[in-house]
Amino acid sequence: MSVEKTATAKKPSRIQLRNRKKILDAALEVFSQHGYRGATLDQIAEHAGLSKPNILYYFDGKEAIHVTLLNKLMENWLDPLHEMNPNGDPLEEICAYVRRKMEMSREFPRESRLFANEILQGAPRMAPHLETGLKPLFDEKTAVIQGWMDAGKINRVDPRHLVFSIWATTQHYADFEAQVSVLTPGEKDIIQGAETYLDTLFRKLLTP
Amino acid sequence: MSVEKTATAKKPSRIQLRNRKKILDAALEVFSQHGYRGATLDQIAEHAGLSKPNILYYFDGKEAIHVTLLNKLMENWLDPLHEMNPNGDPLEEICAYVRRKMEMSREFPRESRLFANEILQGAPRMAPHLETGLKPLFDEKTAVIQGWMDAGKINRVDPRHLVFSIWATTQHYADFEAQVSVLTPGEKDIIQGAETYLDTLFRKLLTP
DNA sequence: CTGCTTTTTTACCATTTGGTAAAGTGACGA
DNA sequence: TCGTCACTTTACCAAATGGTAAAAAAGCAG
Repeated sequence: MSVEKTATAKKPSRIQLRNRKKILDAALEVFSQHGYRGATLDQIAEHAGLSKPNILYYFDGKEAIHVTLLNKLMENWLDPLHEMNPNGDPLEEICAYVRRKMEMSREFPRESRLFANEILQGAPRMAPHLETGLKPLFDEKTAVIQGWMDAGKINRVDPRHLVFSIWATTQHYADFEAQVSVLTPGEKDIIQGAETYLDTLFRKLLTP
Repeated sequence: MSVEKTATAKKPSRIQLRNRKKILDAALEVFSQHGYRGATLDQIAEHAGLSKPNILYYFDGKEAIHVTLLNKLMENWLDPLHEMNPNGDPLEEICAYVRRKMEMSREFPRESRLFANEILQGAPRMAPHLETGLKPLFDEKTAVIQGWMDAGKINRVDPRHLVFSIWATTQHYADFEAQVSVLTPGEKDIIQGAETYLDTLFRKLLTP
């Protein structure tokens, strides 16, 4: 039995905390680059600087590592949307949300790619999370946006497609980084330009 | 030696054409769903209705199949951008491009996911194609768009980010279909709504 | 130091997977 | 009808991979 299960009873030691963190960071690196099936425990072990059996001492298996990563990811992933304030100024709230999502792309590209990989393959290990975590928040926030439109605060468009387009445009710079870097060689901070562009894009869309 | 190499000398038979097509179609299905490393020859063989050794009779190996798919994909993928006419009406040309890309997402979602998978993993088998195929076309068309802006025909934004946002928003509906379908359950033709939304989005951006 | 627990290593194993050799089957022209 | 070439199957193999058992080493409380 791995440490994981006993950890519910006893509090994890310093060594456990350190090694579990090393493993998860290594796993994030490898999973985000090769996808679930493309990643191997040996790769993760090497990145973590631990032996393969040692990794299996801390986690119950490959899938358990992956699931743990996805669970931790979900929280951070939903945060920016959560912060959208129904009582704030509609246009500024939406533009601020775009900015926060853009920052996630810059700061956490590996997390973005891990998520993209999972969704691309049909979300086999994440479907429950989408239903119970993402869906309610999505419904809530699209309703808020719809309310803003009904009140005439912003231009009327389908709020769902608005959110989709925000996700698509912001995550693109992390998920398709390989393509972006080929097409904009030598560009120091392409993200900065993207932020400016996207601000213009959504501002013009939502201003009547 | 596989049929592939001798095929340069002799013209392929009817059986060869039929089986190679069956294999490529099966491979597209499997690769687009599991990524390169996640796909197995056995899966491809089963989908194709052929035995594994028989598949290796037609292709030199797993990688050869993948490369063949990517090569064929590149042509179709660049077509819609190619069709953008420098002498047409700027706004209509761009909106028509968006519509064509959207149609690709609806008609060829597997191809879109195959491409997305490859880029997500750093384009290991496609970097040359990006440089020699995509990059020149991208430079050419962004220059055309820049020209339109300089002539005052459309609003001034960074043409590169404009193109990125068109790609991101249109391919999102194919690549993230698993997520989209969870968030818009029972929606018959979400693509139709997306087309309307995106038309508004880019029209408002580019109209001064 | 000592005994006990936690952590790490060594040596394996069963399955999967990409790939091959060679025998067998079928089609088709001379 | 026969021989040749194109195609298909059967029976394999070596490497990679997820995982395990058990011994060895390292911490640590008393």
